[in-house]
Amino acid sequence: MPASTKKGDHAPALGKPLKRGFFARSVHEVAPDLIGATLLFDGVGGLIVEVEAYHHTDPAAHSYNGPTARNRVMFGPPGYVYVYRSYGIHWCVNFVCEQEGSASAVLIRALEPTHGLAAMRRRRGLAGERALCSGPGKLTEALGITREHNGLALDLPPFALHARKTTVDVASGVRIGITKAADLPWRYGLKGSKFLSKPFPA
DNA sequence: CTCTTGATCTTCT
DNA sequence: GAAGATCAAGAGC
Repeated sequence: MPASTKKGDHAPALGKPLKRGFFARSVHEVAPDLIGATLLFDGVGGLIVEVEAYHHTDPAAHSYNGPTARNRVMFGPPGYVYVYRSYGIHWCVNFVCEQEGSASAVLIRALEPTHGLAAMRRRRGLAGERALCSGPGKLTEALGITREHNGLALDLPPFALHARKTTVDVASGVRIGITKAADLPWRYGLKGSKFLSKPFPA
């Protein structure tokens, strides 16, 4: 650590970069493995603390009824970003998994902010950090991710992913905000984190 | 604390 | 024309 490190400049050291190949396996393996990894966009981001898995055989997935203009990135190769508009207001970001044609992806639902807190607060208009990234629409606003970034690679700028450096305790439960296949336990999160969009039931 | 509601717009039927 | 992988604010307790 340089002696010149300023107060407030306490972002944790990053693990090794994750390449696109990380995503070339079952979405149900990738999703829990992403918990504790660090997502950065233009250097702003944090620890992934909550995700959900979606697969084309899952009625809740956008890809369930086949390719469309909106979901075409999901049908492409793994390691790319699928961004969609939610409720006409928010953006939500997904990481494509498995292989071309699988149309599976992990929805990123919450981050623990670690990098670029000032930029996040500015974009979100908030002082506290608890609510900066504790939901899929909140974190895209905090990081500045929009439709323009649909289809970009996850291991090339402005995106960067870094492996977790410690083991983590992963909780799972039913997914949030869906009406189809609402009983499937494909939501994963960092157990006990205060940055979740919603706690996992005990 | 929980519950309800409005905002706002793209996508697909 | 309806539904939707959400959020924030307001009412009520």
